[in-house]
Amino acid sequence: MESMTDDTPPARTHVRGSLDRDRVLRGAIGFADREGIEPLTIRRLADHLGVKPMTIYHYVANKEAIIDGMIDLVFDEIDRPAEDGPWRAGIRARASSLREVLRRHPWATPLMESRTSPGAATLGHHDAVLACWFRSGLPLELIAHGLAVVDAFVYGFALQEAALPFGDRPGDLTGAAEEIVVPLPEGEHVHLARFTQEYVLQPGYDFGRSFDFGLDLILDGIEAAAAR
Amino acid sequence: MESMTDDTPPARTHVRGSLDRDRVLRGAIGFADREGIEPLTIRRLADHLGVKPMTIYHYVANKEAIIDGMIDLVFDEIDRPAEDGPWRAGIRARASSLREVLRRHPWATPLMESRTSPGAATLGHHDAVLACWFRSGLPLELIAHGLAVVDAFVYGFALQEAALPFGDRPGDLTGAAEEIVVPLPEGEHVHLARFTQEYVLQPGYDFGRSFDFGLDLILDGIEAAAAR
DNA sequence: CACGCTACTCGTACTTAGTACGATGAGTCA
DNA sequence: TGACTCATCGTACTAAGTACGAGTAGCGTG
Repeated sequence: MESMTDDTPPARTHVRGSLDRDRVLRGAIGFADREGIEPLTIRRLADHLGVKPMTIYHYVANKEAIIDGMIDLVFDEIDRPAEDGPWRAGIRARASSLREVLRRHPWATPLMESRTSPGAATLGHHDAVLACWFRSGLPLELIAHGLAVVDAFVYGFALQEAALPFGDRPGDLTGAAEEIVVPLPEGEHVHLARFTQEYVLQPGYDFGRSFDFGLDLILDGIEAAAAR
Repeated sequence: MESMTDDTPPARTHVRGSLDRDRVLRGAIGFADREGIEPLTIRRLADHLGVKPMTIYHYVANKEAIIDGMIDLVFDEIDRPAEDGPWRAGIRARASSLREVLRRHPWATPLMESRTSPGAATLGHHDAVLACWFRSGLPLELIAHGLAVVDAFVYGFALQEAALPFGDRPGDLTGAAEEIVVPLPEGEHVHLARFTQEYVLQPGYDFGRSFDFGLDLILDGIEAAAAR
């Protein structure tokens, strides 16, 4: 029932036109989202795309170019600040969007700012963010600080969120946290144990709540510094 | 003058006792500091240590264990908050120390919080930090937020610092920044170009100045939240 | 309709990396 | 001195990135 046209070559997949650069990059992102970026190899990506490894090289120069392209697509997912409206709302919304995007693509966080040769979406994004900061009318030095501090906070928060032992849903980490804390030597790490027991393992715990707290704290601080 | 004892085997290095687990890990850290963590391979590390690849496996189970050990040594470099004195000073000093350590070991930043099976220094460090937070007497929820926000900021800042195109010394990035900004399409990325010209490329520019600004801003915010 | 061109696709193979397995040989202690 | 131990390493297997060039499908042209 399946060995009719199957004579000489193993299995003429060869579905011409099933691939292009965009499908390669989105396939790679989808793979990395599910498996992580270390397991992302050309060979596995090829399987994932239903194609042989070398076919991929028709669309990208090498693996580095794939990573570059993936990061540029991730930047494209981030909502840019509106071109009008109050600056604080724009910066805030963009920061929240960045955090959500990094939650969807945890592998991306350490790479976002470390790529040389940024893509068009990356540059466009940064330009739009800077435009919003400029609209604030804050002194240039304060803008630079605000930019650095907000981005540092969001990236660092994403880094920590990516390290949480559960996938996404809060409340499910009871097992994971216990696995780490329980085998600790008796009497050592008292504070670690206490914090885990009294806070992390409480019902309704959600690490993510600290995000809004921190973001508003920082924006408040910048406005306060401007008023001074 | 050098082929006296050099007869049958190529070059009996074989200096027994020249190696132990600590030397492997410190050698790996030194290598990663200079070359980055991607170029760190067992073979290159072996060369760096004057030994053959498989010798390393006498001291560590595999490459993952090397990374684990490296990260634990990095945690050990961070000054822990003193066991007495005001909590804010303790948290502040530890945050600054963490940033300095991450500047020495830029490759470590994305790995610090993402290792399963943390080592003794890692656990001890976190315990000491928590002890300092507990001493503040702040409500538990505020402690959790403060912990998350300060660490997010420091890690995120380190991530950005690691991405700066120059090694360490500020002021030297004129060339690098221009290489990125100059080839931009004319008229696009206006704000990016403006920010680079009017701020980044100014003499005396130092990205690191935003660190103290942000850290104090966050600590101020936490104290303000506590007073409320 | 046949032919040849072009754009994809892939087979093969080379290099580098992690590491399993077992041999070798240097000290050491009886 | 001889046997034992254990640090060191040779060899080799698997996996990954990718260079090189061959095969082929489908299209446009005569």
